[in-house]
Amino acid sequence: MEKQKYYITTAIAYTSGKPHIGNTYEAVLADAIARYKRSRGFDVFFQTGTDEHGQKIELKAEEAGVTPQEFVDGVAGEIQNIWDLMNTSYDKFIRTTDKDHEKQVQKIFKKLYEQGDIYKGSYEGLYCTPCESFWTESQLVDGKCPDCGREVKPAKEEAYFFRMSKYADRLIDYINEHPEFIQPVSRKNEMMNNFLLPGLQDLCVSRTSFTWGVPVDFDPKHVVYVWLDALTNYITGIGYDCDGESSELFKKNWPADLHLIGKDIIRFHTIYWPIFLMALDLPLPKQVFGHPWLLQGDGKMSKSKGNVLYADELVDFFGVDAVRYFVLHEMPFDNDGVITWELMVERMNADLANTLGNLVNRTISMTNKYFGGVVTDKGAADETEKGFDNDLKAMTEGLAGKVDEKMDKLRVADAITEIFNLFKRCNKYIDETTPWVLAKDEAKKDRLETVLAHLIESIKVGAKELASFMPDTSVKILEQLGDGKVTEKPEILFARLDLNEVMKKVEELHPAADSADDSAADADGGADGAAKEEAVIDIEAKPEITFEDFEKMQFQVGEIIACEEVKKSRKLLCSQVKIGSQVKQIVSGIKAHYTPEEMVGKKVMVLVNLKPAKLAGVLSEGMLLCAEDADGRLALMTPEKEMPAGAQIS
RNA sequence: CGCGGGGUGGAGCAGUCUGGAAGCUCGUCGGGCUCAUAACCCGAAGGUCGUAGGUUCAAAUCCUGCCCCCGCAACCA
Repeated sequence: MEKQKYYITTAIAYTSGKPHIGNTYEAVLADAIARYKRSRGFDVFFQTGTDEHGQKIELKAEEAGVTPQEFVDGVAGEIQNIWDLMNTSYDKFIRTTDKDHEKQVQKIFKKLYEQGDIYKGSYEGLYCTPCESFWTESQLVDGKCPDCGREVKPAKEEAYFFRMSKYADRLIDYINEHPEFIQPVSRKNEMMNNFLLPGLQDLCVSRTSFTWGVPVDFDPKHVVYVWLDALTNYITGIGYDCDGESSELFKKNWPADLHLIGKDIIRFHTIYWPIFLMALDLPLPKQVFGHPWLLQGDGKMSKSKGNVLYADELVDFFGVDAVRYFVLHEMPFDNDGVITWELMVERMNADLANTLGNLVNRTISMTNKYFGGVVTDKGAADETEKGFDNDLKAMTEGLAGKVDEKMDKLRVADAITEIFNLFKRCNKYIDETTPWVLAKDEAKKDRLETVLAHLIESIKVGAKELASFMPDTSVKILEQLGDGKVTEKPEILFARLDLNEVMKKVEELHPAADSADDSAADADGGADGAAKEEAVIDIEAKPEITFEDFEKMQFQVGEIIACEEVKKSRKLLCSQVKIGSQVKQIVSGIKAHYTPEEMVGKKVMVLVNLKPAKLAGVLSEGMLLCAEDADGRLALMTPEKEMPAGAQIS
């Protein structure tokens, strides 16, 4: 019988920068599912890749002083390296800058245009010129721009749109008839109630405001806007051709069995993508799973705090399989998971070193010690012992079924737990059967051999199931246990780690990383008034500037004569600052650090010739200068001696 | 009233959809064992399930109000 096919994809990663551990999680998760399906006899095709177009990349490339293509080549390579490092077994790595993809996107766009699903229209709305934004009537505040409060005027911008509404009813029916389509199910109602039932807006599918994208070939000032370009990777990557010349690979694999994506883009995958497919007269994917996010532990991740976690860095510390284990096992099914160095070390020690590594090690060690590395099942057991044996046997034989049960529901973490439950049972079995006691009694030799044979057998079964999740470890264990004879000198699979040592090294790597921990530790210490050691702060160096550059900036002393909170804003205070004879309005993100009352009367350092901008709809005509420490605490810069408002600073 | 997630023993989480004796991992304490990576096995302590009401024979679970945290978004100039 021919193997059943299974086509699985991840979302394609956006090439705006190096992917952190959260992005990497998705690739590893998909890989675990792909490997599992292969182990169960499926003919799997696993596709992942990169999304490389868009304005943001255009800008990033400009900042970096390279062409967009050079920029994405670099990042895409970096992403692929990390996927490879994590041992993901993808069959295809697609890039949206691949020529065949781009060509196909153009053809699809044209086809949809010709059949009337895409039409040329325009953003018609009320335009606020300074904000460069369109608003609808209902968004306006008192008939004015909700952002800056200024006048808006009717305006138009040319764009292509996709007629979503045309297919909405068909999609609603499809979702209702296929309850398994959107996973987890809690997301289904969200999509229905928020987007489908109220009525779909037509989707803008082209842009004229930037050029780094797939040009619309019959109207080249437009480029195809993100979703029609990005989502179609799932079909172009396996050889779809909308002129009917699709590849065998496509014919075999489409529709996809599973699109694995982050929960933030469920909407695009369960509404727009199915509708695009309907328009192309293609069947819909069988399932879309919006997985939760993997979050960094202590608060917001930010580069300045140095707490952004990257896969390659984690691998340096823990090894590939430990990182795979962590992200796969620690991720709840429909809640966000957390990753920190501390948690990594804990899991590593408790599960990998203690439960698994030590089990393999002690088993091999005893087999060598008592039998020179070779044991066979002698079937020796008295009544009590049979109880232990049968218990272990039942669990061993039931493992594959249990894993199936969990994996069918995409409960990857639970599947891994099942495997480790067997390993724990093995440890218990050793205590029940006390091989070291048996070894002292020559008459119990057969029993001892039987016990070890059972152990080895059970560990092998567990190791085989582990192959989908920790492929290298699985192989290592099976090699060590050998085929008939265990290895003489077992290599330690996972060494225990000392948390303090790890944190020390992390600190060396990221000098600012631990400020939060330090303050927590200090609070413990109690001595309130004691002078704390100042944390060393190094910030990224900027390029050297000339004196002329410096002279462009005008700094003056300003006196805050009035200050109030910016309502509808969480961070902003709006101050009236007297500078010489004039008064400027300046908005600053310091609400968390100063009250409006505290602000009034302060003499502060002001950058006065900064181009005015609106923040939270309020005009700001300069910038109050602040110092910031590693914890993000702010302090206003004030003159060290009394100075009049307006005094020049140079 | 921007969108969303969350508040369950010291820590991290499951359980909430489909009410019916509060569970897992780590930590702590006590015990066992010594084959092994100070590991393994057993037991114990520790929770008004954020808060105030409501529905019910029965609420962590359903309903309502409130408090607090956290992402994202927008506005950290």
